[in-house]
Amino acid sequence: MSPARRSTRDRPAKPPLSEEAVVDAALAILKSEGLDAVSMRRVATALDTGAGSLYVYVSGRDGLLQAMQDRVMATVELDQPDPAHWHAQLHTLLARMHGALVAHPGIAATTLAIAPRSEAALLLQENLLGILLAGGLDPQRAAWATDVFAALVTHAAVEDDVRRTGHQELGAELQQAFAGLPTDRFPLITAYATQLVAGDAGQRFRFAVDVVIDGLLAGNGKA
Amino acid sequence: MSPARRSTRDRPAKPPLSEEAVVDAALAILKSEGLDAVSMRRVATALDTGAGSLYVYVSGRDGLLQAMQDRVMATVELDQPDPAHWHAQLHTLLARMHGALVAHPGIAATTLAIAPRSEAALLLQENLLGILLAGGLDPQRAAWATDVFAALVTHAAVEDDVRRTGHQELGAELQQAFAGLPTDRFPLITAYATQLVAGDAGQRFRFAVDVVIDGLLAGNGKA
DNA sequence: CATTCGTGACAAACACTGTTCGTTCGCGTG
DNA sequence: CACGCGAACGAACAGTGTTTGTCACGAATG
Repeated sequence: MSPARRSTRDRPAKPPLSEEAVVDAALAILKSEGLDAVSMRRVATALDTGAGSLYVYVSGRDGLLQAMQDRVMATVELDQPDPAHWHAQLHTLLARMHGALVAHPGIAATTLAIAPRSEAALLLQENLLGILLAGGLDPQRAAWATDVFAALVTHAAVEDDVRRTGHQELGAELQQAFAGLPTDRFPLITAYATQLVAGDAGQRFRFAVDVVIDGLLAGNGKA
Repeated sequence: MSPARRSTRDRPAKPPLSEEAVVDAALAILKSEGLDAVSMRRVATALDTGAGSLYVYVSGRDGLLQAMQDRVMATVELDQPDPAHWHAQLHTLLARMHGALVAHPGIAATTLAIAPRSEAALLLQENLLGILLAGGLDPQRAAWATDVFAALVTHAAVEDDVRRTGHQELGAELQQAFAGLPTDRFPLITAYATQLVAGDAGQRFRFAVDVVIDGLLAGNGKA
């Protein structure tokens, strides 16, 4: 017997591996150490096992990331679409999606690289489509609009991540950078530096959503 | 003298390294082999040198990607904002940005991970802001709108990449996937599968841009 | 109770990755 | 002609994802 080998009988009854346990461990590492720290070996170490063992429950790193993304999406609560409150419901749903992504920094970045065709993502799209149709939108426009909203949510979440884990440029420094540019080549950016960095993430996200809603309503019935 | 060592005098007058040469080689590899193939060693091999030599001209892989992104952004032509044609100018500029990104598959994915604070990106934002202001938009709304448009362009380009390098699901297969879902849990997605996958990348992108423009105009003067 | 069996964990190995750094060598300068 | 400076090199380090042969354990069998 190898000296370092521990018999299973010696171990304190380690719970068996499972996809759920792997994803849980990966999400814990993601939250505490960031996306780059989520490596097969790192997750395996957290589970007190070897990297190779994970491949039984997860098809490689991409599969793990997709499973994590799926898990996060599944936490978003859904409401039955109601034509009387579709406007508020839309804002609520998008805010929940946005919140779920920023609650797990780093996941948003993977949402783009991997086409979200998971169960949970589809349920989200179903609900989103239902709310838009409840709002009286033309089906074709509603269908395309789901993609636009997905883009806004993802983009906002990624920007949030960058701004938090990045250089801690909490607006003030960024405004300095904008205002400090050469005035002759960047007259507008320097002039409107205040407006460019105005608002927190929530305000900017709500603005984007409102603009798209207004645009959908304004153009309804058009081409 | 080591047997494998070739004197510089023997070599066919290799042109000296430079940031431009490094970025050129990296872009060539990106176009022919994809983003994952753009590694320091791979780029160095293309330049017939060692990976370490690149660090004189580029600050690591992230710096290289940023330089590549900058180079691509710099290819976008800019027009002097004209209030009489701001609508067309906006479409043209965004289409050019979109085109530049899809012309270099993989670059779009990095645009999100790295905050585009490069010279070329700022000039683009300056021009975009100018066109929006020429359209008579409120400065605060115009400033925030630049971010929304950036999100749309990036998202559309990424989706383009995924759809091309992905599973070659050219709409028909994707529609099959949508329509084949359980009708009881996905009544809307199955019912509107046609609308969800309708249109090519260009049509969908133009729809998104039009919606945002309509929304900006509809809401101008509001909060 | 003894033995076999198969499942699933394990660790090592492979082929990579980004990055650092000591050494060396060619070329322009004095 | 000799020098030195800066750029290029290649080895080394610490990682990465993934595959695979081996082996110990628990349960089922005789």
